[in-house]
Amino acid sequence: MATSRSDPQAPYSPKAQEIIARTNELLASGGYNGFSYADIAELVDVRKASIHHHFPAKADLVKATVALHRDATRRGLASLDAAKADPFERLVAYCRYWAECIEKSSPPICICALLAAELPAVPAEVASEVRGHFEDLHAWIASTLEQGHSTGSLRLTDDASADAAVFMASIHGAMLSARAAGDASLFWTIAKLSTERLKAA
Amino acid sequence: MATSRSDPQAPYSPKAQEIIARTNELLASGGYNGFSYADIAELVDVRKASIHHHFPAKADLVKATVALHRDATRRGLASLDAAKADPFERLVAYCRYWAECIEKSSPPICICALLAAELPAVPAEVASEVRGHFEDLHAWIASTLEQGHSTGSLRLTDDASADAAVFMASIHGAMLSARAAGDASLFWTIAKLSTERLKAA
DNA sequence: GACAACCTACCTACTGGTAGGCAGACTAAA
DNA sequence: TTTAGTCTGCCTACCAGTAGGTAGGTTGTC
Repeated sequence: MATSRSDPQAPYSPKAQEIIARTNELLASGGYNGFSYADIAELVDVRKASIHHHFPAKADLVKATVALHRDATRRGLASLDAAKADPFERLVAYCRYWAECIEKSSPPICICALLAAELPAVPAEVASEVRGHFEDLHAWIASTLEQGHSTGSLRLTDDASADAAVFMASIHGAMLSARAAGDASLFWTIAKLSTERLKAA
Repeated sequence: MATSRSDPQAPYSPKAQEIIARTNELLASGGYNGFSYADIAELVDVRKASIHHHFPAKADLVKATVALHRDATRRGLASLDAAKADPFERLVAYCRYWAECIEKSSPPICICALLAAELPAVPAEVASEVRGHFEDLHAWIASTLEQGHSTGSLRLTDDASADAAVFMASIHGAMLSARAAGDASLFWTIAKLSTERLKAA
């Protein structure tokens, strides 16, 4: 069994998955309007019309790509919850995961952060998926902070929701700074410090 | 004298300034590839070719727009330094300035934050201007933190540079979160908390 | 023979950009 | 004071290329 029943990639054929993988890369590079079907066609070595066969419209393709990214994130966070007992360590692991991604440039930035920046120019169906990712992530961080607060490993400055919003903003901003500086290590510098501030004194 | 000698907008004719103003709006909405000369032409009520008369290529126009934004920021920060003696108050004023901008949607986001997100897809001349803005801002925040630290109004967790990077990331991330949530007040929630954390205990 | 995957060929609309011209304001020389 | 030259701002008309998307046909596999 190559793909489990709960695998969200299951409904996609191998070629469709390849298309989505490339879309992820192109999306991370220049956002929604930064690539075309022709670009993808060249990368996956089929004609433009074949991309349309898998994903009728660009909005469909990007929505699917973002939805998969969102799902992967949810699953990743869940498995992180299962793997680490300490909420503080979960946050560190989350940051470390992104630090490695950025270091390897795969992906060099969260596509949802990028799409959030250009949200008014993005099709509604994509935008709602992006908003969903932000809500998912905020909810996870807030719940992690609450758990850490109750077990004593994390401290809260304000309520968990506000502290979670600050932490999430630091992470997304760190991605922008790292990209602007052309220095992947800057992400970790910022993320590490942001996380340490949440550690109980 | 309508424009002073040091006014960076001086070299631009009224129409060119109008074009830049509209470019700012369009840029803030959807990034570099989110608008066209035709869009601007309609907004400023001239033909496309006339935009090319003022700014031969799109990269020229966007570079000029970002350079002006960068200059305005530098001047704004300098006048803020002059107006407020307390470094902590300077940071608060900076956040409040952006909170008001976002609340009024003018601009709803820092165009440099947006362009940083899609940096690989942006022409080199624009990218270097964006990088410059990040450097300017980081330098100002770091210097403000240092001053606040020496006068005792601000505390440092790490060195001023790292703390400045965290603060800057929070601000940029807050812009993304506010846009994603469609809630301008979220920016202030995050920015306020980020600033308070820097206050000396 | 149904269906998925892919193709060629094509479409319309729009992209950034150019060529060349024209009206009006400014300047300089006759 | 006329007049020629020049500059700015804007125009129409056009270009090649690309955008997203469609119609209809071929191939290969269950």
